[in-house]
Amino acid sequence: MIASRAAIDGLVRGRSGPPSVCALSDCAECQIRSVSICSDLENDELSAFESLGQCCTFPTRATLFMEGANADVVYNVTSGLVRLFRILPNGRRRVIGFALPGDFLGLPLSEQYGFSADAAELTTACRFPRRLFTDFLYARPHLMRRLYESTSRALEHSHDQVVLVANSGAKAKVAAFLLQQRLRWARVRGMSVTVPLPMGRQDIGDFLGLSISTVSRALTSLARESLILIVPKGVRLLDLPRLQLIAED
Amino acid sequence: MIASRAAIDGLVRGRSGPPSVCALSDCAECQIRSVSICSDLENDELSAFESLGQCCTFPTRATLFMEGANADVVYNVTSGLVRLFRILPNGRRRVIGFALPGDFLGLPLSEQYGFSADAAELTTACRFPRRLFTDFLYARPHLMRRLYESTSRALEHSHDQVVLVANSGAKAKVAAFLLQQRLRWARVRGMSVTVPLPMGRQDIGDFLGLSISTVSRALTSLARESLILIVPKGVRLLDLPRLQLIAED
DNA sequence: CGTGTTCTTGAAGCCGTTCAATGAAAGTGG
DNA sequence: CCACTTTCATTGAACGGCTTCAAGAACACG
Repeated sequence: MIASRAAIDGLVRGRSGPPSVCALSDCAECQIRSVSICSDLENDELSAFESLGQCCTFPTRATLFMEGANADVVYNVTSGLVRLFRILPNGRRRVIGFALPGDFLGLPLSEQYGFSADAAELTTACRFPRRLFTDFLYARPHLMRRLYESTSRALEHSHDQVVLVANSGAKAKVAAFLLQQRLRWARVRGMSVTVPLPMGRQDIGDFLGLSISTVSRALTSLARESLILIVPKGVRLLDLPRLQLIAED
Repeated sequence: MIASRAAIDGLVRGRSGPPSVCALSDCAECQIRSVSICSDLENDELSAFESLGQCCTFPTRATLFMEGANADVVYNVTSGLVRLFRILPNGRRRVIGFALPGDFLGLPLSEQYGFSADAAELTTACRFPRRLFTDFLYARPHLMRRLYESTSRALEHSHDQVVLVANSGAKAKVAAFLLQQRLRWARVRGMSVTVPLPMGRQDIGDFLGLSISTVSRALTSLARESLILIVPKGVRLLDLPRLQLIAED
């Protein structure tokens, strides 16, 4: 089975768009990035690339790969949500990030995965043997450069995450998280004030370095001030400017 | 004026070493990395590279570049310590990382610097016009790959930083910081239990997301338990295993 | 409809911050 | 070289925010 049409559509997203669109398509936290790289692909290259992939579906809580395991496949998420996390020596879990449809997963060249990944809900992804994938890239300098630029941008976003998580209050963290999610989902479902939150509160807490109760309290607090409206599996952002202010505090 | 001998020595560090040594030479936090890339350079390439550089010295608190400014030069730190930071909308300062001798600075391809950099003490660095530098790299696929791998590794380290800063206690953060600094300085001054801390307490606090007083308290607490010994401009690590345990908590 | 899971909300306690004062060290000018 | 100034580090006490523990409410699933 080769890569689904959906996967390929995801890959070539931005092909006709300006570079700035490609920049937006990088994942905020990790080695995840939608490979806008593919916008540089020639048609014959694209079909060669296409033939490398294979589709998979993962039910909720199914693991895509485990931290420390041999990194022999990379994934392109096509639907659902993937949770990226590490288990600390003290047993706690830290969520590194979330992979949305269009995001790439497992690119790092290290031979082992640096974190674990599992499905937060029913998820489909396109799987590539890592070896073939990286060889394909390394053989094409223009793609290498794109990959480097993409990684570099992911690194900048990781800095943002450090800044956010380090020393701001719970409300600021949650507000920033919501605004961040809004931008990320915009690429998938278009820009909207309704932000999907398929992950649980615990996941958000582990991502922001907050306890589940603090996340819940921050959300209800924002809701009480009519800045957001909590809906099933998501929130509606009612006052973006004020949310931005709170997030920057 | 061309690149000093010291700068070139810094660049070729690891040339004779195994790949694992190169891996160690990546900066933990940022787009900083000692360009172990150069170990792949042929001699003629190396001299061509050498001629691109120019030496500079910066007194304490002198700024190398400001966040948002046009990123038209990259630096290779040859001595001293460079502080990398961002000023948040609320006026606070967040230290993104520290650049040690051998670290590279400003590689990102974005046209503007993503953070500011200034000298934490008397610092010398080797300056390259960014355009020439990146063109030089982009023209050499094997260097591109090294650069990508290096950036990818920096990203993983950034994840570590997120994990550290997010939800561990003050003592754990400080202990982890000390152990981290020890490894980084090992490349410069050799492995030792005496760790230089040329930066101020405030810098450490802004880096770890702690107040200056908490940093001070954590250090004195560790000292009281005979895990470290505080010396001028540094600490001596007396009990590495137990420090490791504390850092992991 | 019942059971298990997730989310919310409350109260107590802890840890880090803030504010403030003291002490130490480094830089400056006579 | 010393006295003065300035900066930095340490320490104390009070406050506040987040966590923990725990119970109840909402929700999803069979």
